[in-house]
Amino acid sequence: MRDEDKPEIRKLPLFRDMAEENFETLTQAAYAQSFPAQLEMIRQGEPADFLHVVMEGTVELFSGWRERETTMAVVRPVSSFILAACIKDAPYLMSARTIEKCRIVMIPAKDLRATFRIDPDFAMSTISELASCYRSVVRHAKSLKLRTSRERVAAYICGQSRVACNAASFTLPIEKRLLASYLGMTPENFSRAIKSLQSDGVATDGMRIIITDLKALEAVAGPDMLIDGSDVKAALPVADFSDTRWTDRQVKSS
Amino acid sequence: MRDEDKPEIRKLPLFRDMAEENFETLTQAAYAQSFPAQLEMIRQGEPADFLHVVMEGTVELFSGWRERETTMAVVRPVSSFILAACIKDAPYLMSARTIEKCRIVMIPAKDLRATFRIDPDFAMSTISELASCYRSVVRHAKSLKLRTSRERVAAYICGQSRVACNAASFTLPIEKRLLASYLGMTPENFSRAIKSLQSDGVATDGMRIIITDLKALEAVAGPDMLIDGSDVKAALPVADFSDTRWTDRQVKSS
DNA sequence: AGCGCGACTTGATATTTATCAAATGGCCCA
DNA sequence: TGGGCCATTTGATAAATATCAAGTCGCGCT
Repeated sequence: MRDEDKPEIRKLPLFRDMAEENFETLTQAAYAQSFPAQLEMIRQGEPADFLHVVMEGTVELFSGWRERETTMAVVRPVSSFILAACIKDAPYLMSARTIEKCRIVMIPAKDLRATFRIDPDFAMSTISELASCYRSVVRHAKSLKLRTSRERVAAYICGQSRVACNAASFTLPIEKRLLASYLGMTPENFSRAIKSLQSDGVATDGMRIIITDLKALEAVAGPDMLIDGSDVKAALPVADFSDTRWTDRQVKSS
Repeated sequence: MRDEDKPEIRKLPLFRDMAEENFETLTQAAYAQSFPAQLEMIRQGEPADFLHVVMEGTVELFSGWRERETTMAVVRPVSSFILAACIKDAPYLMSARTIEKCRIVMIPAKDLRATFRIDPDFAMSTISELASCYRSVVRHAKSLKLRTSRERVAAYICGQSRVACNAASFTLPIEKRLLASYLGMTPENFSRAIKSLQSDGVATDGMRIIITDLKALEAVAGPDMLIDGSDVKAALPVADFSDTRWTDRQVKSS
């Protein structure tokens, strides 16, 4: 792996606090690899051999069953993925494919497991990371079970706006079909859902979303810290910072 | 807390490997409490002060949004719950209520966090536990997104049968309305789903489920280790062991 | 610049799921 | 033992969502 990768990885919450010596050992064992777009680099069911870290590009985590498929998360630099499978030394529950050309650093799961046995600070970081991941999936499940697809779309737009410093307008960070799949609906249904939100303060221009009436949108979305909040890191990439922003916006937790 | 509680808690994977001294300290700080049925003992959004351990009775973890509510898990003795919130020192994402009279041991989150800082073995157990919890929720989300409600019911029945040593018949461990909610559907829909499975090898008698044609049922359920499998512990209680069992049954992983 | 692919949209329809309303039935308790 | 409560079932209907089939649009590539 490149020398300039190390400090980037070191900045991740997962690796931030560990002893320099152990970090060195881990990265010695790791190596970087480049993948073209649309390449399935991890197949669900296979043994988890490596913790992956996206340095460049975008990765989709997805799962299939029978002939169906669904997007579980989209990972952007710099983040790690499939930590839990590595820890349990168990088969991947999700597949991974590149959405665009990617550079990935791969850290052997075996070394990972050895390291948090000897480095208490790394163990602590791992605990914190896993707890965040867990809570993130719980939020996702809550959203799926408690909201209709239209409400999920509205809540997603609210959330992206909030994350982009309450921007009134932002560009979707990923293709709509991926977003639809992540939100648990078909592309057609997603398209119609957004259109139906025109009457509730959402305008669109291609990949650009413009919030024309935040109060109306929030009345549909019912933003809730216990669903839309996050512990440190999100499962989906964040919209472009941009555009207008509200200064009087209140963070409501319901 | 009672003296006889300690060895029970000690047997849990989470507490099995820690130093005796630290276990003593933790349990010193803990106390047991009895709750009547139908009592909401944890409200989502409140700060996570205690790790809970069910010693007796049954607990429902659920979440609400607006006027809707959904069952996230059902916890039976002896298991802990809401570990992640305690670790992150963050608000509970789920509420908890007793389904029947319960005895719960409550371990202060503060002591918990202090303990895995000083006990590497406990830290390791925590990592393993969290990874399992994470994967469990991922499976749940996969099931919700990839399967229809009818398929989820079929898969649940397959799973319970497998867990009960491939019993051809078993008693549902919880009320149907809870199960329906856990599986992400209404009680009416659940009732109809089961009835429609009569033509696919499932008969019922009240709370008793009888699998009359496993192959037919599996053709509907499409059991899959990456959805229906488990890492150590399940989110839902297990059916009564019982009744007939197949000896020739093959574990298929798809 | 033109072509062609694939994403996105739109419309029509089918399927799935929820809702509302009304039985049915079991079970606890007075 | 009778009554009432509540879970469950059943039926009728409505709403949500998926599917199928065209079309439109943008964008990269030659």
